[in-house]
Amino acid sequence: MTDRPAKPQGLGAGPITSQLGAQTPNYLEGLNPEQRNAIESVDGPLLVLAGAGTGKTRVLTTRIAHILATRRARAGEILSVTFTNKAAREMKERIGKFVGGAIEGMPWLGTFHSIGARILRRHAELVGLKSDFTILDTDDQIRLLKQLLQAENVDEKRWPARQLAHVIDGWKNKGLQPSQLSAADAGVFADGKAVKIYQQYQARLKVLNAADFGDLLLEGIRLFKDNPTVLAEFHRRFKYILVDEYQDTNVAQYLWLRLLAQPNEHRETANVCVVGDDDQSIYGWRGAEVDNILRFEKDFPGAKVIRLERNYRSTSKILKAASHLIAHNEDRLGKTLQTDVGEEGEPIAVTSVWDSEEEARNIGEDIEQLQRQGHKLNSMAILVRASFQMREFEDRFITLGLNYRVIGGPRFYERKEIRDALAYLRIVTQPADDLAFERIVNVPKRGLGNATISMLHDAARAANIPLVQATRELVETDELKPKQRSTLRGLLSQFDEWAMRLQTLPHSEVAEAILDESGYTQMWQNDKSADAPGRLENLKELIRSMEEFETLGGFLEHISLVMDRDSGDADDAVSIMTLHAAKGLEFDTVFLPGWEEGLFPHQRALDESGKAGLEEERRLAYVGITRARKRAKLSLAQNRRIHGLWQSAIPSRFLDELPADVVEVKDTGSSYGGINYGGRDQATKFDRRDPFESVYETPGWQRAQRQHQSRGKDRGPTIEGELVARSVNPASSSRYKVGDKVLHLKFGEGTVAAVDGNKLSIDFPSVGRKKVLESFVQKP
DNA sequence: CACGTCGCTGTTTTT
DNA sequence: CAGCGACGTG
Repeated sequence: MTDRPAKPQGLGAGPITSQLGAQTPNYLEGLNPEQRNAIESVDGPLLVLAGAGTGKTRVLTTRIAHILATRRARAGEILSVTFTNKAAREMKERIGKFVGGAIEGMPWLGTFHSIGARILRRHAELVGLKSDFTILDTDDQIRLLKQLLQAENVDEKRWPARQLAHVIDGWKNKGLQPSQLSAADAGVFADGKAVKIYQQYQARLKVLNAADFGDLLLEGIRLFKDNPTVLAEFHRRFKYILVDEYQDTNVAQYLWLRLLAQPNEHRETANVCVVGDDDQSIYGWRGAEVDNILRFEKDFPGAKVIRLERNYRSTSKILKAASHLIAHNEDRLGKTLQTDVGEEGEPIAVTSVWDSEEEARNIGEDIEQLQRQGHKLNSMAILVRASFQMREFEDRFITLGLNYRVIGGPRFYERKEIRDALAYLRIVTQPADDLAFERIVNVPKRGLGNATISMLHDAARAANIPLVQATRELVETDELKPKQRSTLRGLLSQFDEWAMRLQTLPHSEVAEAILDESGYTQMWQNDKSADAPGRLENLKELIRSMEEFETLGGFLEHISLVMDRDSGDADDAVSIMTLHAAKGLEFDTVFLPGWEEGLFPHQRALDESGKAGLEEERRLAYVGITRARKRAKLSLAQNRRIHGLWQSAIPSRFLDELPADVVEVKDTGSSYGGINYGGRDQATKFDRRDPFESVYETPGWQRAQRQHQSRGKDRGPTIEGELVARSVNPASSSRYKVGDKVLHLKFGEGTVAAVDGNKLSIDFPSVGRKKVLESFVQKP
């Protein structure tokens, strides 16, 4: 976020070329020796272990500036990957300051996914896609899987599509194609059909000319492996590679990176610099492997390791609390952060309140008091474990009239009306996008119900062609009822009409026309519910934001990959966000509510990942505390409403793990027995009870048990072989010829009168001559 | 075919 | 307390 108050940057804004003299260029001034070392060690593999607040981003950006200033490479020859769009944006901004915006930015600075997509688009045909492929989001992904599960007759109650999506994501995160999965990997889901469906899913994506998030990397890996010349092209291009937040990379990202970074004909050593902090690895649930960072020196022989341990952010009390807490983790490289702030600061406040409502009230009061003392709302943040906690704060702040900003909350592009509108745009630009078609074919209502849609589906599946194409064929026949047939025909001609206009007219204008002419706008105008006006407003906003993009494709790419909106940071407002979203940010005052067992550490993390899960939760806590420059205020509610009913909670074990001498306990009076901060003999306290004793009753455990039991039972066949787009059958000869007797489900028995590709004209005794699709008849 | 109602279930974190 | 799917009615 851009609301971080300016850090002392000490970076001259002057042109870099003028700094190329004999002395130290001034962008290197004010750096400590380790930082400087990290920046100037340009050649060969380098691992920078950067603790919280040690100037990691500064090192990365200065390093890039240094490479540019010394003319080792041009902007387009540096590959620089980050984990989030936020981080990418910030780096771009900061580099812009060095070079004064003289160059047109860094074309290869971005998230793994956006760069992955970029590479893939250049060579899409080599992995069975077209360069304008659609990027599917989770929602599309689940809908597609749902269809495949239905086709396989899998009980959806027992094996929900979202769970399968999770399993497949897991495979993709590990860099595994369906063909690489062995029998042992398969047995878990749906009696062993998971791998088979994964395989079908991939094939289906190719037909739809679509890729999901995982594919952006996975298909990239395949591309590089199967096409050495393509890989060589990128070897030639990328002279330097930098990776931010290396501790968060998963196996697929690691493989992708290693292919690009490996020594090659242009380079004897890998010029790769990775920056990370094992204590801030918080994406294990998404497949991140801390191992990647621990293993770096083995992967890249001769790697240099530099540790940044001087913290420029927090007071010594905050740092002490955080360090003490994280020391309870066993699996870590271990670092000793030293404060450079030179200020003891305020103690960590821990407040126990009666319920979450009181918690919101309290924090609201604290904020108002700080505000009265002259602190900016921009300098404060509330960091929650789970997003449902946000609502209570929002409610409270609305009644108080306190300005707030939710970061990463319910996202603009995930709203129904926005997704519908996007589906219209997708189907016009990309006719193979079945998911978009399904989404809008009967929105607004056009009288196309289940019966019609499933007929379209049947035809599409039988011929293995996209829905729109199947529809085109079907409307030429008599399969459909006249009303539906003419509706569909009208819709198709609208698609064509819109596509035509896109050739010549500005896309935002066409988009507006599409929404009007499809009746979509009208639909919401007729809607009398309270949120309809808001939705119309959002649609306008969507059209407005399109104007910033040169092409519709560019716009669609932006929204599928950069799902965050730039929240207006102009106003002074308190930020509310999850702990995950807070990584990389810093604030003077940080409120950390909800430190209760079950919520933080989250029960599910414990259930599903045991000790590793607990340690990851602890790292989250560490991330949370280290966001604070001056004040960290933790709180816990003794009662919290979890889906409707009140439950009493016990204080988080993490509170016990804070050092007593920097903690100040405040109790609002309604405590039951208080919290015990020993802070001494941590080892015994930590081991005093088995943290997982209750594990056997939890749903997560039981689920795991079930999965174990089903493992190894009968599994579906594993289909080997690579996925290739099946060519869309061009004029394949019919199985029928004139004079054949056939059976049609609706019209009964008849005689083939004419054959036209896969369309048949058939004489039925009952209804006369009808045109039907071949896939709708069978031999009697 | 559209719409309403009922009952069930599942609830973390995100590119 | 959601949000979704299943079901029955206009």
